[in-house]
Amino acid sequence: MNERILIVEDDPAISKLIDTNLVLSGYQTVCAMEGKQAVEAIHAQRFDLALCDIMLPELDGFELLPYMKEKGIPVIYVSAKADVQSRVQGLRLGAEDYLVKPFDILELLVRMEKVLARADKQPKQLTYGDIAVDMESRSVTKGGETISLKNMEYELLLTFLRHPGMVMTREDLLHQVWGDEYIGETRTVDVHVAALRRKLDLNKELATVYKIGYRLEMQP
Amino acid sequence: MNERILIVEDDPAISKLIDTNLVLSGYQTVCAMEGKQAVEAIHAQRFDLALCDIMLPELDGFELLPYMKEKGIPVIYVSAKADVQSRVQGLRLGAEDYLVKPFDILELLVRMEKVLARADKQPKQLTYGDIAVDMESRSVTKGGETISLKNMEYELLLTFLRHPGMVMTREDLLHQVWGDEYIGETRTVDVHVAALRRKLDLNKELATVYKIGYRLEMQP
DNA sequence: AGAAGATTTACAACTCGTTTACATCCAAGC
DNA sequence: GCTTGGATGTAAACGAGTTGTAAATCTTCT
Repeated sequence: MNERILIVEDDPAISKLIDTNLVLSGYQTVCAMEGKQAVEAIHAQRFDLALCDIMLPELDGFELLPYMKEKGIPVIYVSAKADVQSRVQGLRLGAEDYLVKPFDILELLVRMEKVLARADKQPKQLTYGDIAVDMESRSVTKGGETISLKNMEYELLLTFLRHPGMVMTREDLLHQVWGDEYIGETRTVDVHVAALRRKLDLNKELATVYKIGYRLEMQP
Repeated sequence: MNERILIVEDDPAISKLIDTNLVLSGYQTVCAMEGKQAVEAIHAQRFDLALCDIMLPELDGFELLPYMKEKGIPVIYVSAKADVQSRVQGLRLGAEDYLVKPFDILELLVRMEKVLARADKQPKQLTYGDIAVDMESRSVTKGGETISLKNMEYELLLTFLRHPGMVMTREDLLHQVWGDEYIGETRTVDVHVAALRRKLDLNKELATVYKIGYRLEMQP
């Protein structure tokens, strides 16, 4: 939901036009005026799709494609270059689609939807240092190694990961992980925290807050 | 791989033009002059891709799409209807691409290549270790030996194979294999899982996820 | 009706969350 | 600094609930 789109376009009028329409359609957008700026942007932030003009100052649209591929960002070219050669070249290089200006904004939106739907197979992941949690496969890895977590341990880890740097009381954790109506010893939490520390080597990061509860430190 | 292309086009001149060029490019082609003929063709033979005109006598191009979907054949529309509404409708309905006549044959070929490359990622031959499932013949082999699976076992295996590494709850499996409206014991799943493990020797790979369901481990 | 397949049942075997018990640690007061 | 009482760490036991599996029962097809 709320996909992030990078718009690479040197004509301010067109850039603005696309930007406005995408924002209206519920996308998050970032605009780059030229190639170098686009490369910086994709290194700083995550994007789900890039709309690229071909003719840009400095780095042109075709030269930009390898950077996008490296980051796994699908590209749709939006260009005034209507000649077949450019279109064929763009698609051959690995662009997902190629629209010719002037294009209709509705068609752009539909083609974007299709590309995003295809790319959407990427799994939802949470990470903390060298620990990665894949919520689809419900698996946890540390430094590449799969770590087998029991149900409660997994849920507890997820809760900490969702609130890094925040102190969680035992009651907080019981409510979040076990459900609001759970009645039982708060010491149960301790046992599972211990298991997480042991299995994921989080003795420092998963800190005890004396008399209060636990906190997963913000990663450095 | 000599892909089979269905050309649905009522103008003989255009049909011939596309046909000639595709044959020159090494594709196998079949031409249909109108919708009904196309439906007959896809029931009689396998196709990897269909190129469809929109305006056809009797069954039009849009009406044709559901039949194609049923058979899993990707569609590229090739039409004189240049209006945005048609293009958006075609893509929304599920066409893979939409080209406007007059189009360049080279661009058509490139866009076909891309669609075929994408379609090729969902192969009709699934494998897992030394287990191979041929979906055409509905047969399963392990280390070359044919294994006889009952219907439910086969469907269940397919579901696991399509989502390797992902935890499938009993409810997920019931919905995917038995259909959304099925009502019955979730323990039924267990029995069929047991059969798969026994017949295909998947005791380790087809893992129980306690309290959740089952997961076919990613192969290393 | 018979056969094959699918589902349910029944119970044994097992798993994992909780509790317990005790060791260790911490912070405040002397 | 030392003491002390409560807080936390952790291994082990327990048992409710989950899963494996064979056998019984129900369905479907011929």
